[in-house]
Amino acid sequence: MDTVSIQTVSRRTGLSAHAIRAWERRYRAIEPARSPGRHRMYSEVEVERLKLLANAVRGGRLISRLVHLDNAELRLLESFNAADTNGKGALGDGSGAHVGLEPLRFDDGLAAVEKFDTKALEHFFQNAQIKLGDQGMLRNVLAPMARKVGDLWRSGALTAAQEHFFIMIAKLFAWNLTRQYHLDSRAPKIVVGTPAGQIHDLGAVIVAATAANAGWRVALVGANLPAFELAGAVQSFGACALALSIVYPDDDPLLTRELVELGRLLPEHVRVFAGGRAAGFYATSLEALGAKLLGSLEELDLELDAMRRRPRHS
Amino acid sequence: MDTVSIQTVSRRTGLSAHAIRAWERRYRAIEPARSPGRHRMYSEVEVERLKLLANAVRGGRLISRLVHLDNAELRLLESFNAADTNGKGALGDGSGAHVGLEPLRFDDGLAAVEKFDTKALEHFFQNAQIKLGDQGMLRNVLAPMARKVGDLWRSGALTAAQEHFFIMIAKLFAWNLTRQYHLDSRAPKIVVGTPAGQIHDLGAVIVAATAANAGWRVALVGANLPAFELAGAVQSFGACALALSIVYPDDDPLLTRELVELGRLLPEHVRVFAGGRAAGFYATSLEALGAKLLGSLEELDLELDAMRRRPRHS
DNA sequence: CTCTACATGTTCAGTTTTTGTCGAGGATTA
DNA sequence: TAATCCTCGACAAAAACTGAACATGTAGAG
Repeated sequence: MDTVSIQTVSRRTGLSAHAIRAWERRYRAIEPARSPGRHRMYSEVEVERLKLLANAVRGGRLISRLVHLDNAELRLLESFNAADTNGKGALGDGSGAHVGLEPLRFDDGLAAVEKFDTKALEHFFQNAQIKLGDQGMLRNVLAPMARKVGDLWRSGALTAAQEHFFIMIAKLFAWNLTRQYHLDSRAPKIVVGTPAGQIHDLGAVIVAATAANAGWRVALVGANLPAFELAGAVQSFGACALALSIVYPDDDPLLTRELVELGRLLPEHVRVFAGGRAAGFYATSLEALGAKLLGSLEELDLELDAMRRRPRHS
Repeated sequence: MDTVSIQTVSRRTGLSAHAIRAWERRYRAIEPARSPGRHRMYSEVEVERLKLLANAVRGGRLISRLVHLDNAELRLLESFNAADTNGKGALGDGSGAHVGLEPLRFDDGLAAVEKFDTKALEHFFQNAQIKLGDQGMLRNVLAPMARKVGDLWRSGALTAAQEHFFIMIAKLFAWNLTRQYHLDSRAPKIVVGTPAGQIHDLGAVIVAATAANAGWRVALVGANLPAFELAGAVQSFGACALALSIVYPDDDPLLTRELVELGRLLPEHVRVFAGGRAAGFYATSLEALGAKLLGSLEELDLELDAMRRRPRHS
C-alpha cells in the first residue's frame, strides 16, 4: 500500500526529500506511485529499500553503483560498514557531513529525560539510529547514556522516577531493534538474562538486541533468575550459549555462589558470556565456570560471530 | 448501540470536528448515521476507525490514500510506524493477504511461552491486536494471559524463567502500543507507576497503553517508587492525574504509609486512580487520599474520557 | 600540480496539490 | 435559550512538483 509521503520517507531514511527526488530522476533508484496530483507516494517496501541505499551511501559507496543491487546485497554491505565505521567519532562532532541531519547531542536526550518527554527521547534515539546504525546506536548512544543516567541518579541530579522513565523507553527502543532481524530457523540460540540478585535488565535487553543483530535467536528471560532457572531455560530453549548481564552490586556473595551453581548445572558444551559494569568483580568465579568475560558489545559481537562460523565443537 | 456526538469523537481522536467533516465530505472516510435532524451520530466502530485513520496520518501518511484501506490494513500500517524499520519479509507482497485468518487460540500463546519462542509469542499478540484492536487486545488477551501465566508459575507448571520471558515480551509489546499515539501538546497528562514495595510493572505498562489510547500524554515512571518520587514526577511532568498499579502484597503496612504520604504531597487538583489485583485491599487508605479505585480497564477508560471533557482548569 | 570531467547533494523559483480551518446563516438539541 | 451542529464556499499554510543552476568533492589526464 503506497501511503507514505516523501517528507516522512525523508525523516525515516535521513535523506533529504530533494536527494530522494534526485536519485529517482537520475538513477531511477525508486519510482514510487503517484497520487492523482502527481505527489509521490511510497510503500513500506520502497521505504525499506531507500533506507538500505541510504545506509550504503553513508558507508562511503556511490549511489550510482548501488542502484543495481538488490536488497539482499545491500544488507550484506550494511554489515561491512558497521564493522569499520563504529569506532570513529561520528558522535560528538556531527561531521557526518553529507546527509543533512541534526547533530546528535547527548544533552538533548538528557533534557528529554528530565522533562519526561517521551516523544523527544524517542526522537533522540531515532536520530541516533539513523546516524549511527543499529549497532552504533546501541554501543555509542544507548549504553553509555544508560551509564550516564545511572550516575546522574546516584549523584542526585536525576530522580529515580526520571531514571526509571529513561530505562523504560531505552528498553523498548533496544528491543524494537531485535524485531527487524529475520533469522532463519537454523540460527544458533542464546539465552540472555541476569542472575539472581541482579534486578536491572536494561543491559540484558541491549545484549539481546546485539545478539539478534548478529543473527542469533534470542530468548530474553529477564532479570533476577537463580542458577537452576537459567540452566533450565538454556536446556529447554536448546540454546548453545548463555549471556549474563551483571551490573550493580560489586561484591555479592550470593552471586558468587550462584555462579558456582551455574557451572555445576550447565551442560559442558554451553558457552557462557558475562558482561556489564560489575562483571569484572566476579572474574574468578566466572572463570571457574568457563565463562568468557566481555568488556564491550563489540567483543560480544565478535565472539558470537566466531561461534556462528564454527558451529558446535562438541 | 450507543452513539456519540461529533465533539466527543473529536476529543477521543484528537481531530478537529471540522477535519472530521472534511474527511467525510472529501473522501467519504466515515459516513455516520444521522439523527432525525441530520446531526452525525457515531458508533463505537466508527470512532475506532477514525482513531486508526488519525494515527496513520500522524504517522506520516496521506489521508487521501488511507481511506481505501480496511481496518486490518490500517492496524498493520501502525506496526510499521512503531517498529519503524521492518518490511523484511514483506518483500513485494505488502498487501494484507494473510492478515487475520488464524483463530485466536490462547494455548498458542502459552505454547510459545513454554518454548521461549519470541517470534511466535509476538505473532500471537499481533494477531490478537489486529483482531480485537488495541484496547480489546489489552483487556481480553494480554491482561488475562498475564494472570494465567502468574497462576501457572505459582502452580509450578511454568518456570520463573518462562514467566519472566512472558512478562518481558508482554511489557514491550504493550508499551509499544503507546508509541503510536503522538498527540498534540494540548492533551492532558498522566503519570503512571507503582508505589514503593510494588515491583511488578506490567500492570503499569498496560495502564499506560490504555491511557495513551484514550488520548493522554503518558509518563510511565516504572515500579517501586516512593511517594515523594511519584509526587515529584507528577509535578515536573505537569500531570493532572496519577495512576497507580497495585498488584501483589495484599497487606503491606509500608504501602499504607506511602499512600498517606502521597496524599500529603500531591496537589489538590491531581486526580489519582488505583487499580490492579491487590488494590482493593488498600481501599481505605486510597479513599483517604481521594483516589478512585478502579476494577477494570474499561472503568479507567471511562474515567479518563470523562476527565478529558471537563473544562480544563488552568 | 593543475585542469577537466563527472558524480552528487543542495538551492532557487514559480506552480500546484493537499488538507486543515473559518465563517455565515440557519436548524437542532437539551 | 444557549450550546451544538449542519452545509457550503472560501481561504491559507504546508508540502510537493519541475527543471535548471550551483557547489563541492573525487579521479584521471596532461
